Amino acid sequence: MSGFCMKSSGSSFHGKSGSSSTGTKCGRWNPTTEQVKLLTELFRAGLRTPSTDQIQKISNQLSFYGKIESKNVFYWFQNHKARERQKRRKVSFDDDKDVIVHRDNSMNTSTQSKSKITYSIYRRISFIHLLSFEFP
Amino acid sequence: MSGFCMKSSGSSFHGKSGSSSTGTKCGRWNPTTEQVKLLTELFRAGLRTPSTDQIQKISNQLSFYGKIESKNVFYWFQNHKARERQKRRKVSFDDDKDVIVHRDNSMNTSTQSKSKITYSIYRRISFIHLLSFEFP
DNA sequence: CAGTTATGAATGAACG
DNA sequence: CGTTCATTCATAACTG
Repeated sequence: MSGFCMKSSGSSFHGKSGSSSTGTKCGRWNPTTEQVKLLTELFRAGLRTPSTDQIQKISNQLSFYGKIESKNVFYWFQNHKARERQKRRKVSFDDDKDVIVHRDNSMNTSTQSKSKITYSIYRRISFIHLLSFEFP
Repeated sequence: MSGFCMKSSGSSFHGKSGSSSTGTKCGRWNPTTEQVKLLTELFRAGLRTPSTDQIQKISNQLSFYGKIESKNVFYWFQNHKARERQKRRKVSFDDDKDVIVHRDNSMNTSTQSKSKITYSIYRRISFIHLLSFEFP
């Protein structure tokens, strides 16, 4: 179906810390330990959906440890957040009581007023626009 | 013969607990290769926001290859257009590449702007109809 | 090497 | 329409 650039031959094996010295562009991004560590820290710090600017910043920082693109950061946060939620969901799968799963909306420490901001300034600032794949 | 929920290719079928096949129970629409191909052709042919009539027509055509609903077609075009734009919007966002000033003037070339609001409402109503009057 | 797991990538569905 | 959420697909990495 999706015909990407298949990994034709055996590329660099578990080269964790090693940067992409070769021209191995195909295949998916494999974050290094330092990269994951930093990302996790940011996540634990409360960052869930980084803005475009933040993503670029992070990507730039992480590029020191190895090859990385902005979209990788974007996907990482997306997946991490989704996984966290998914696991939470699976936990409350045992109780057949009334599902009173109070959502843990620990998004930000700021007092994000969830009031009826009917026509406020939406956060419609373009958040993610950094997908750059190739398409058929 | 028809009415598969699985994708025609691959079918790795990961460790998905539960989700037994209850007849033709399918979580979300999974287009077949032929369906995607046809949709892509239509998109490349210039179709961007098909009308309700067109959507039903397309849906009917594609139902030959498998289970499909009108709303799927609607969503497909919405997503495809949005993601095409996402990719084009800020392509080449890598860190040390020179920042290309996005001169992607995505203004609409058509001067048919009779009333965008009215059109928007029309689209929404049409979509609701698609959800309501889905028939085999 | 084959089967399993972890996770990056993709996309259908829906929200605001 | 742009953005976000949920689910799925594909594959690197792990295990035996």
